[in-house]
Amino acid sequence: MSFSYLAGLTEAQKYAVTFGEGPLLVLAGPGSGKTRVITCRIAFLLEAGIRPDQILALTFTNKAAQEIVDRVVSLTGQKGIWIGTFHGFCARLLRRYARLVGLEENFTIYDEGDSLRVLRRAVERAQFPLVSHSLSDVAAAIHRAKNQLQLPEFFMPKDSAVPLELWRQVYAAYQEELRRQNAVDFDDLLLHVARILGEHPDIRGELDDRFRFILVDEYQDTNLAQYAIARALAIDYPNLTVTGDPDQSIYRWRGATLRNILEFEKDYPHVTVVRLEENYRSTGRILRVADALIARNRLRKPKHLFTRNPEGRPVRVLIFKSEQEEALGIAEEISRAVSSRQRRFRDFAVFFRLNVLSRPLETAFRQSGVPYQVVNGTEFFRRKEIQDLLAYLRIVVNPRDDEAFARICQTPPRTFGVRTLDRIREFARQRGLSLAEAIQEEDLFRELSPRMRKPLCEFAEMLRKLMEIPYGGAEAFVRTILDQSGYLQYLKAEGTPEAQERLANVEEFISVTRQFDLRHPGGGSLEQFLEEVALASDPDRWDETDDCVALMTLHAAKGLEFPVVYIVGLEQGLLPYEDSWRDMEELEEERRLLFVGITRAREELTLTRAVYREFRGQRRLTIPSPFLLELPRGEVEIEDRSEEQVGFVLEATSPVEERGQNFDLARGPECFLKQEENPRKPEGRLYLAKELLPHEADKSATEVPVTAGSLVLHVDHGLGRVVEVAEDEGEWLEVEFFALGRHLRLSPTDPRIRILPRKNT
DNA sequence: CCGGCCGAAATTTTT
DNA sequence: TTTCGGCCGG
Ligand SMILES: Nc1ncnc2c1ncn2[C@@H]1O[C@H](COP(=O)(O)OP(=O)(O)OP(=O)(O)O)[C@@H](O)[C@H]1O
Repeated sequence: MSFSYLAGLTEAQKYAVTFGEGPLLVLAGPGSGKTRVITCRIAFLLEAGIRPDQILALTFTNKAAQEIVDRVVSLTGQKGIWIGTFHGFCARLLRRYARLVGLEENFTIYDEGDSLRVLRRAVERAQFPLVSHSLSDVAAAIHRAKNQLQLPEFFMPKDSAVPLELWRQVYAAYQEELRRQNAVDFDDLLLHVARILGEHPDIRGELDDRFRFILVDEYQDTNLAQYAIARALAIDYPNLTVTGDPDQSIYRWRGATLRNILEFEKDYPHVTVVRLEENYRSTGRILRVADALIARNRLRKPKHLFTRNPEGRPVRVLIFKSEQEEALGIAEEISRAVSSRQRRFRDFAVFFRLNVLSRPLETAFRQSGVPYQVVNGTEFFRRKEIQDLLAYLRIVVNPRDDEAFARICQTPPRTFGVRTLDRIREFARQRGLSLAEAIQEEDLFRELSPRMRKPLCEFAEMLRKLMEIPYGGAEAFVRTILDQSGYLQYLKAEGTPEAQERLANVEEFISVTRQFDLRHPGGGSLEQFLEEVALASDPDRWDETDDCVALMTLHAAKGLEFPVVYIVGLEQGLLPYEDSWRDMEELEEERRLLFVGITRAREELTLTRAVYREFRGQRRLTIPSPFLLELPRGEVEIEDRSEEQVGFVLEATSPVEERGQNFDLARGPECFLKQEENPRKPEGRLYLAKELLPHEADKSATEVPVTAGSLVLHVDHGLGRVVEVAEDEGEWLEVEFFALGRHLRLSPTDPRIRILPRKNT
């Protein structure tokens, strides 16, 4: 009982940490200590006498949750708070209240693959035509609906050639199929819980009473369903603390909405808003680069952020010839820094927009003897052999899991295949049975060719045996399964190099089960194991105490920090991704993504790009990311290591400069985009969130007038300048593309171009 | 009714 | 360059 950690906090942080009862909104920039506030606040509440099980903390990844727990334990010695991701928390609740939504406690959590297979059958059954919409369109529509808490009856997909009634039928059929299989998809975890809380006031009241203090980190990336859940639990005891940074919202595509911040203020009119303005993480230079970049976003309110950290070294932009050289260049720098004992491997992180970009890095790191970890915990579990293995476990826990049944039927290969499986499905559907039940039925064999009888009976027998395996820890169980199912034998018999790799993965899977057993000394159930696997987040399996370089996507980097950061692939089409720049909101999310990456760096930051990059086996010339042009020239050091005379080199010695006319060379890239005057907010600590968020009106202020001299960015040809505009302004533009060396006549509404705002307009 | 071969497409980020 | 789906021979 010391409260000693309070001494290490700023006044603003201390205010938030020691805030008593009532709603609290902490809106602050990167590295300002939001997570620290959450952690210390939990410790504070515990020391103030709140029981651990009355505290609920919701984080973005399991890893983040674990870190907070460890820290809280080291500060207070107390355990037993409720902490996890929204999905994890909801799964836990749903186990308890499963019956209320037609499920049983042992329900399975389906991943996207399983969900899509279920949906495919729902689409067939509802006779939904997959003409104007693909299966994944339907999946996306349902996903959106669920995140908006829309049930099938209220499903309102945006206008489509398909009648509304049909949409509702597919959605309903999909839900019915999931329920039949005693399964949920990811979104159902939230939807079902939100529904239970909404429809059962007694349960809501009981849980509200139970969770006296609720804290949500990374609040800017919550969706409507998540907010509804947090809100429902904080009505009688409105002690809800949320922390977030609108500039770090990078999951809009998954339903996250900043509206939640505004809703929060509406639902809790007496909310206290705390701003943290001091960054403790990055050097002055890194922070200024980050700030200049994010200032380009229009749908944003400016935020004041300063640091007392040293200026540090300049941010670098490195240009390489190819992705191989990019990767090797980074590997060499890391090697050098480590061998000269300036750094350790674990001081470094490399971020990329797309997972595939890790490939060349991995190759180069292996070649250079640089140890690394790819931080993608979920990918491992998506491998076929792992999914197969998991299917064996799943069917034992939930025999109604038809997706697992279907997988098991197919690997190892048995003497019956998909066709027979379809027949069994049909039979099962007619009688309302699960597949596992169906193959026990004598009647089934009358509908199948007699040849199928023997293999099916053998299969049924194997299943029965699996079900009877006594459970004594996950590892022992999986070993038995591997043996009895014949899976291990099947892989060994293959003998191909791929099979070897699969065997290695199976080995690794066993070690995952071993770690699970160790983590749960009392004996974690199989159900629990499957849930952990299903809800794993990418950084979970990353061990930061291991001395190696961390490789991860920009998304996975959220919330982390490293002394030295590299961000690769700053190219049009990668970052910003594809055609996201056509839509301002999407482009701004891409910019925020880069902003998140930049602000992970404590001391050194390097952005890189390659002049050529291999794409689908083709070597292609790349276009630099327009974001590079948005970095303040005075703060960055550009170094061209490509030795290439071709390509779009907008930095340093560019064809743009040679042609000069319209460019203000002194101001460098600054002249490309208009710098918005960001009015500073009056000093003080307490603000309304409204002031920190964009006004609706800002969104319409995006029309850019086009005249001769306007700059145009083309998706294929890069930068150009308008030389002539049609009499009737809407008709055409004559654009001179610098890298192309000639004029093109384009429509001003051509989706491939974007008109850049001019200076002083 | 099954597995293998060949041609065309490749649409991110993740709980 | 890889992966998936469709078609055909056993
Ligand atoms: N008052 C403080 N004194 C010293 N260091 C601090 C203080 N507050 C925060 N820090 C340090 O600053 C870094 C960033 O803190 P934290 O991760 O909590 O910030 P954050 O606002 O959650 O960041 P982000 O939003 O970028 O993820 C951490 O290394 C933390 O230890």
